[in-house]
Order: sequence, then C-alpha cells, then structure tokens
Amino acid sequence: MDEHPGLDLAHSFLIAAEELSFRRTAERLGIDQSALSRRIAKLERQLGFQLFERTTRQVVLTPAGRSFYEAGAPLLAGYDRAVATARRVAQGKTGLLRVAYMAFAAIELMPRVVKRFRAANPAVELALRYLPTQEQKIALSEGEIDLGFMIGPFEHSDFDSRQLASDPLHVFMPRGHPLSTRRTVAPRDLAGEDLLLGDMAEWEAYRRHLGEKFARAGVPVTPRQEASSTMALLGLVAAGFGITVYPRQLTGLIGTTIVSRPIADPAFHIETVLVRRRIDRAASVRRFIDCALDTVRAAPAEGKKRDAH
Amino acid sequence: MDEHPGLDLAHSFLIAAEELSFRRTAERLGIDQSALSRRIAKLERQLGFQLFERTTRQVVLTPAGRSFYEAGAPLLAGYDRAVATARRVAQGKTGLLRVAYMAFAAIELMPRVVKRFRAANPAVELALRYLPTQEQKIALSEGEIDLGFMIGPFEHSDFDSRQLASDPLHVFMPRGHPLSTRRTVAPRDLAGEDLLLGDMAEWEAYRRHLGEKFARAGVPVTPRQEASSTMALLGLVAAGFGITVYPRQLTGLIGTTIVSRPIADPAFHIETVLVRRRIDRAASVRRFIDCALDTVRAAPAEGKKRDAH
DNA sequence: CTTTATTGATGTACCTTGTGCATCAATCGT
DNA sequence: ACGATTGATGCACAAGGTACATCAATAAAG
Repeated sequence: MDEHPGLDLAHSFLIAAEELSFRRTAERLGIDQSALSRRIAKLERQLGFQLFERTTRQVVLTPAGRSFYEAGAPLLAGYDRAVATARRVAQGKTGLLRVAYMAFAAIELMPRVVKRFRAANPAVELALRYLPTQEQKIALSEGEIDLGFMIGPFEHSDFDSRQLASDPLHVFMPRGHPLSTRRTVAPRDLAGEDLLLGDMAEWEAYRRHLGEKFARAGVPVTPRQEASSTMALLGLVAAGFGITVYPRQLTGLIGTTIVSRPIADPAFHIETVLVRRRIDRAASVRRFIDCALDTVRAAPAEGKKRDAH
Repeated sequence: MDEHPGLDLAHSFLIAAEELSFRRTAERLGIDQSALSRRIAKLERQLGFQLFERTTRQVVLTPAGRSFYEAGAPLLAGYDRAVATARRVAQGKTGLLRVAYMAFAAIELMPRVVKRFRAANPAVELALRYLPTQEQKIALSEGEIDLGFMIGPFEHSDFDSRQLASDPLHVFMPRGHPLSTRRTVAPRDLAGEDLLLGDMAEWEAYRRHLGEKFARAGVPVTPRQEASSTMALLGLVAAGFGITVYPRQLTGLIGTTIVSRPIADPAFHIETVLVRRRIDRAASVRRFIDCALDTVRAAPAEGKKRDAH
C-alpha cells in the first residue's frame, strides 16, 4: 500500500466529474475556479494520468477518468458510511459488545441482564462467550473482550469492577444424605465429607475462594474428585460420590435426586462482579453496566443479598 | 454526502491503528511524532469522537475506532486499486471501448478488426453496438461511444476520421434477371429497374451517397420499396420485387437465388471510415485505430481498393 | 525506592501550501 | 465583429502543518 496519491483531492474530482464544468464545480465546493483548476491539475500530476480532456468550452472525462470516477464514487460514499457507523458506535447506539461470563453467572444473572440490554439496545450486537474468571482477566487486558461477569472481588487499577450480586452458597448432596435432614448446614458440618469441585484449570478462582472460606471457618477440606463442568459435577453428586458447594441459583435447575441446603454462615457468599477496562470509555460498555445495575436493583433474585459478608 | 471529514488523515489513522504506537507510526509515515499526535487529534476533532484511548504507556482503539478501522482499511485499499485500474486504462492496457458499426462493416470489416484487437489487447473490454452512420455521429459527440465504423467520408473539426476501405458496389438481382447475363453492369443499365433500398430512418447516409452517385452518372432512379434490414432487402430481391445495390462483401453471404454483378464505374464505391472524437486521446482508442489500419493493410479484402474514386 | 528510559502531549518558530484576485487566450452565441 | 463565458496562470497573502525542544506520566531496571 503506497500512500493513496491524491486521496484528499478525490472529492473535488468526483464533483467535477459529475458537473463537467470547473466553474459550477468550484461554486459547489465553495472555492474559486482557479483553486479547483489547480486541484485537478495537481491530482492528475499525482496520479500520473489525465482525468479530463478540456478545452475552454468543454470538459469531458478521459476513459481513465471515467474508470476512476466509477470506482471512486462508491468508495467515498462508503467512507461516509464508515464515519456514520463509527459515530453511532461512539454513541453506543450500535456496535459489537464482547461479553464473557463464568459458570455461575450463566445460570441466571447474565441471561437476565442480556435480555434487558437487548430490549433496550437492539442495535448493539452482543458476542457472548463462556470464560472462567481467571481467563477473563487476561482476555480483558488483551482487549479480546469488553466486559466480563466474573467472581469478585476484583480490584485492579486498570479495571473497573462493579458488584452485581452476592449469592449465598448451598450444599448440594444426594437425596438421603445424612445432612439432608437439616434445614441449614454449618461449615463445620462439612468436615470429613467428600467435596467434589470443578477442576483447577477452569475453576481456579472459585476454588481459591472456597478454600479461603473453609480455612477461616477452621474446617479443613480437600476435594476428593474433580469435574470439568457443572453438569458433570451434579452427575457425580447424584451418583453418591460426594457433595458439592455451589451458589444458590443452581437450586432451581436440579431435579429431585439432589437436594440443597443453605450454609448458615454469612462468609459463605460468592460475589459476582462486572468488570471492564478502565481505559475503555465506550458508551455501549457504560450502557451495559448501567443496564446490569438496573437489572439487579429492579428485581434482585430471591435470596440474594445486596452486600457481601 | 458531506465532504468526507478527515479523509486526508485516514491513512495516518489506519497505520496508527495497526501499530498502536504513535512513535512507530510516525516513523513509518516519515514524520515527527508530534505531527502524528496532532493529526490524530485533528481527525478525532473532525469526526467528533475518540478513536484511541491513550495514556503515556499504551494506545488502544475505542470501539468506534475499531469500527472505523475495519471499515476504512478495505476502503483505502480499494482506492489504491481504483488508482491502479485507472492508470492501466490510461495506458490503454484495459478498460472499456465502446465501438459502433453500421451494416456494411458488420459483414466483414468490423469482425476482422475486432478479432485482431481482442487477440492483441485481451484486457480491453469491447462493447459493440449496431448504429447507423447518422446516429453514430450523434452518439460520438455525446460521448456514448468511443469509436464508430461508418460510411465516409466524414470531415469535422471535432472528429478524427481514418479511411479503412473503399468497397465496390454490386448489383444484386434475382436469378434469371436480364442483367444477370452480363459480367458487369453500368449505372445507366439500371435506369427503369425497380431499386429496393433500406428505409430512410436507418439507411439515410447510404441512400444519400447512392443518390448522389446515380445523379452524377446521369441516371434517374427512385427506390420503389423500402426494407428495414439487409435480410429483408435480400428477401424482397429474391422474391422478384426488384434489385438492390450493395457493397461487394455481401456476395459471399448470399446463396444461389440471388446473383451479383459489379458496377463498372469507379465512382460506385463506398468508403468505410473509423471515427473518434478528436479530443479523446485515450490510448486504447488509438490502439484500436492502429489495429484497424494494420488489419486492412496486412490483408485487404479481395477486390478492395486502397483509395476511393 | 530511586533512577532511567520511553511514552504521548504541547508550546514555539518556521516554511510549505493552498487560496482569492486579477488577468489571459480561446471559443461560442448573437 | 463583438461580448460573454470558459479554463489556465501570475502573484501576494494567510492558514496550516511541520520539526524541534520540552513536559508529565509511567514502566522497567538497579
């Protein structure tokens, strides 16, 4: 790619090619006829070929000029469209918003926010993508995504993090499990239980959080088996391999083979935050965040608490 | 269409959007970093929205900037292609050549020239169009065609006319016609014959020429019937309605129901000329003319004379 | 934690560039 | 033959963009 010879003069040429009169063209452009005459001459010099055959009485396009006009007119029209589109994007009225979410948010929170946002901003295309919390942070910093629903808290000078929910953790166990006779479960009741969790590759953030909470509660737990997905986890629980700890929302999705009980400890909550790059001031990103905050403010999911711990 | 805000700065922006570094971009553009900084700032001011989010340590595209880049990059690449294409057209290496031809040229001359030109200039698209001589003159002056095979001579200050051929006229008559016993026919032999010609709307030029020639030969003739096309004319001749006068080339195309005899008078030739607008200096037009001259010079059709009258 | 180097932004002086005005030669219409 | 209109050109001026020097911010190195 060279440097686009005469690009700045192309507009003058296109008008002239339509008018076929230097005076009328100059008038349309709001400049002197002599200025236009020089513009065209300069453009022809830069391009290296004649655009017009001109006498003092008539101006006609050369074949090369006709070719240049026919190819150039749609290009400049396309430029205007590109500007208009980009302007709409700047105003957040359209564009592409790349949103990532982790497993917990996928159950209820993310779909609700997305549904509301789509209704309010139909012109904004949403690219949803499942990513674990840790990978979201990388993806955010590398500009691969614009927003991420992730496990909080997340404090970093480069990122802006807004808490959307703080969900109580439940114990999920097979029907008939000894603990299922209780209405609530204390952390220390879980000592000695076989704890099943997602594998480290994808569930790193959650496992760190959970490990810390059990440590603070003075309950030593080590997961006995790992699953790669939420469904696999539930399958293992249903099959009697052990129990798991998961945010409350999952309760609504399970059948009768698995029962859940709240963990009666205010520390056993998990925060969901919505994170963006602080440098990214895109209007559509702001709109999405506002929409998310409105969503949880307007109708917080049952059992959710507004503030953590 | 406004006036394409910031079009001249778009190139700098595209490079910057690729480099994501003002210093490297400035280096690539061969300007000072400060100049680039102002260019981008000016472009953003003209467009009315931010293209980059920048700190002193990193430069990232805003969503609007990304949109503008994605739409703009192919546009400027398209501009370069448009310039390259137009340049090839200017050099006559490609482009569209609109050539018109009248009925006589369609028989043999035009196909031979076109075949030769196509072989030598495969990249030039030819738009062939049948037009009577008179209409070709209008079409040429209005720029609807670039070249015309027409009945000559044609002298005009706006046009450049080159004679390609001077073809002897023959008399075409039904088999068994009294004149068919002769080897040649004199103009005065045609006095009293029923002369069939094409109608005035399309055959004006030829009829003027022919009328003039008969007048000079002192033979009064008035066409008895008109036909709208060459085939219709031949049909009428074959049906015994009369005779017609036509250039020699037609001889090769007729069957045995019609016979032809040369008119033994040097005035009874018809010139075919190739005409272009004098102001049109397009290389491809010149090439076509050269090719046409080469064609008739290399292998003049049998019976053709180099000079008229 | 201090130092160093690199980033993009900005003040300044200079000079290239494009502009309007006036005028010219060519040409069409009357 | 004349006036009117076309595009081209000489000229002086003003605007605009440029390089240079420097600044504040920040990441990397010690």
